[in-house]
Amino acid sequence: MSESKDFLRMIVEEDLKSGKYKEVVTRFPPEPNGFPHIGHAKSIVINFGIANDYNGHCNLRMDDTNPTKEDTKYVEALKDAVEWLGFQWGDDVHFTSDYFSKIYDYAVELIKMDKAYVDSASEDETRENRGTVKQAGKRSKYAQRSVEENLDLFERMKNGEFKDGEHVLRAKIDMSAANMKMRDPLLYRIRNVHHFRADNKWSIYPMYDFAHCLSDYIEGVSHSICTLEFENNRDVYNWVLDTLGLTTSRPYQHEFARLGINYTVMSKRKLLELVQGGQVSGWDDPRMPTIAGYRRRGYTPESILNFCDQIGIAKANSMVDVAQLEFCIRDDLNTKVPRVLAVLDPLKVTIVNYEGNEEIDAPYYPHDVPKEGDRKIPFSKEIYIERDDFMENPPKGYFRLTPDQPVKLRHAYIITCKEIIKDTSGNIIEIKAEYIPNSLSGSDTSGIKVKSAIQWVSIAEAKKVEVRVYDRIFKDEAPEGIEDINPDSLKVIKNAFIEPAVITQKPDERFQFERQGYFYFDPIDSTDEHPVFNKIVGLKDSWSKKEKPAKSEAKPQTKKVQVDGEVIAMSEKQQTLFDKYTSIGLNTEVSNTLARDEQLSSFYEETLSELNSPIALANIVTNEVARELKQMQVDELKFSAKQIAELIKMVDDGTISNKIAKQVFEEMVISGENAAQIVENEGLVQISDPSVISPIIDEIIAKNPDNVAKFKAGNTKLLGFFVGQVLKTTGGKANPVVVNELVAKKLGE
RNA sequence: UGGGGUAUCGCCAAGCGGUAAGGCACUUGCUUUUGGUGCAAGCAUUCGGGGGUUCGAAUCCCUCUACCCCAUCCA
Repeated sequence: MSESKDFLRMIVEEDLKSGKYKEVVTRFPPEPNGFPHIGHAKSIVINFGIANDYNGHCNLRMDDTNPTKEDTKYVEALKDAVEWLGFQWGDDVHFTSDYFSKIYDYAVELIKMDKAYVDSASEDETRENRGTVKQAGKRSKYAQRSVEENLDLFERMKNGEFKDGEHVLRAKIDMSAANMKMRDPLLYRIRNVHHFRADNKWSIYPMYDFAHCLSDYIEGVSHSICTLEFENNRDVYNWVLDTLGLTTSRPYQHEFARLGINYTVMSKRKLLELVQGGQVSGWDDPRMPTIAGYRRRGYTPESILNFCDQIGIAKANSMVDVAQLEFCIRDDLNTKVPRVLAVLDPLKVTIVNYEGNEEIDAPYYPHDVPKEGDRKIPFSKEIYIERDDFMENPPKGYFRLTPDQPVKLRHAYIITCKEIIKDTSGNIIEIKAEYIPNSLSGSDTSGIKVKSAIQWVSIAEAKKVEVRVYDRIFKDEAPEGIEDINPDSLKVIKNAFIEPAVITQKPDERFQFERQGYFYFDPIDSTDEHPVFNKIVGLKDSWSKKEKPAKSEAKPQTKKVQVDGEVIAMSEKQQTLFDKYTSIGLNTEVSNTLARDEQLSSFYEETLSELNSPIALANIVTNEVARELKQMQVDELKFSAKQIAELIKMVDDGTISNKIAKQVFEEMVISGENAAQIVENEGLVQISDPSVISPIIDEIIAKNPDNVAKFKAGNTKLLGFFVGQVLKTTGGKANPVVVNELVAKKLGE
């Protein structure tokens, strides 16, 4: 449990606390028209996670309102994903199609209320009439149809009497709404097609905006959580529910930012393109960001869950670094998985002074992983090592085998290079080496210090395996489409070698091939004769980083200069006000704010007639009153100009501090009580007497020796900390000016 | 006649008027027979810019800027 809660959980907690809902009910509502990706995982974790955290429940609902795109195979993929991630959806999977009858009835109700009509305009006409973002739309002429006619037409639509596109059902809202979604949104369209669950029962299908809110309502959902792009749809969501009077314990929609990860794409359309274009082997290709893909790649559910936890939930569009995901899988596998030796790019080494063979005991887990298990590794005269692990002319800092540098064979002996065999074109094809007999791991008495240990396999006993090494599927950090595809995202190694225990003992499905990375026994293409391993992720590699440092990203130190845009000029009337305000001593900023806002200026004038304190009044009006006026009209305010004047008077005569004035104001906003009354009720009179404040300061100083030391060491910011503490213990009543002085004095001693 | 959102370190992200959390990445040491792991330390005098209010502002007010979403009979 992290100490800070995300904004959704804060909303849920408030709603539970206020008694808005007895139980929190969420839902994960995908459309079954594609395989779920890691973005869905985020949504799953949010919805099921919140339900779990607050003892509620979460439904799995297939939003199957568009029969032309949906299919059972996707339903199965979705169920698999949720299950694999470890969540339970209760008795049944829900389907929006289960509610088609109820949704139909609600539509009939809307028609009866004259809040919906059958529109028979063509698709083009409808689009044209919708207007643009800057221009109001025009309502269709069919909107005038009588309730009876609408009822009749709608029923006949349902009965399949019309062809696709002949009519639609529309909500009657507002064709000139600023929110385009509210311009008489479509509720139903005709689709004379087969639905994968409802068969041919329906000729009309509800649109998202109509079906979703009602499905949520029918299921008793309390918090309908979706992604940011539905923000505009929220108005329709609320309109439908409110208009139908479905207001008791109804759901509310909340939006969060969808997940983006760099070097991949997350839209179903683009993913489908990759599948259909043959760029990948399928939805479960290990390079795909689908759940099926990660699963096939070898990712664990725990790692995905952990990733979702780490990235948090917020409303800012963001792009998470894939390194964060890679960290999660490494972190998970590190403590779980056996280590074995495998050679991907073999270089033959003949140990000239070794004869016969032996079996070496080796633990599966390193000293820092508290797991038991070991195996025997065959050792003999002829072995393979990784081609990278030998260099004839090594760079500085190279720790592995060279003509002059011995190396340890992991779990086995130290060897030294005696001779390099090359083919006619100069490629190294074999190393002749000698081993140090008394250097066996665990009983090494050779006294030779090596800089590293490398993996190896004995040629005679090693199993040949296929290894598939994956790189990011796109070369661009924010890929647009197939043109950004990384042509080298898949490397198939047919002739990799692995120690035999992996195949015969099968100690796990996932392994760490020492020094190389984590690998997964591919569950689909592997057979006993032909094992296939997928590389899940490499180990962190600080050597190759050092060797070829990523091009130094010279920090663009340029402080971004921002040009200010033009400010709209004031009208004559505003200008007159502005001049007046500056002349009575207000600064230009305050004068400007006041002059440009009619509500504010008239409110200000009113306070001014009550009290001659132009600056203080202007300040509270432009700052605090303005905030309230953002949310309501003047006549909705609970407090009057006169009350504000009274409040400021108390500040002016020193009864209360500015800080307290704000507190009193908050109270006034809610209760509408007079300032004097609030001050009296809560005993908010300011304390300015140093003899009262002093001991409090002493106490706080005594309690925070660390911060005192830091302050004395030069961290003057801490003055604010001490002042804050004093104000806190006095309930805000201490005169901050006095406190500041005293604290500074005492700390200066 | 436009509307709705969002901006805090290279990438995520807490923070809700009183000391700028945490994770990833990065950089140093130390440990290590995986150049892994672990441990320790270092990484934002400043919160998109500019003003204002306040003893005190990432937090309140004004203003500007940038980015995202909306004109599917998709969801």
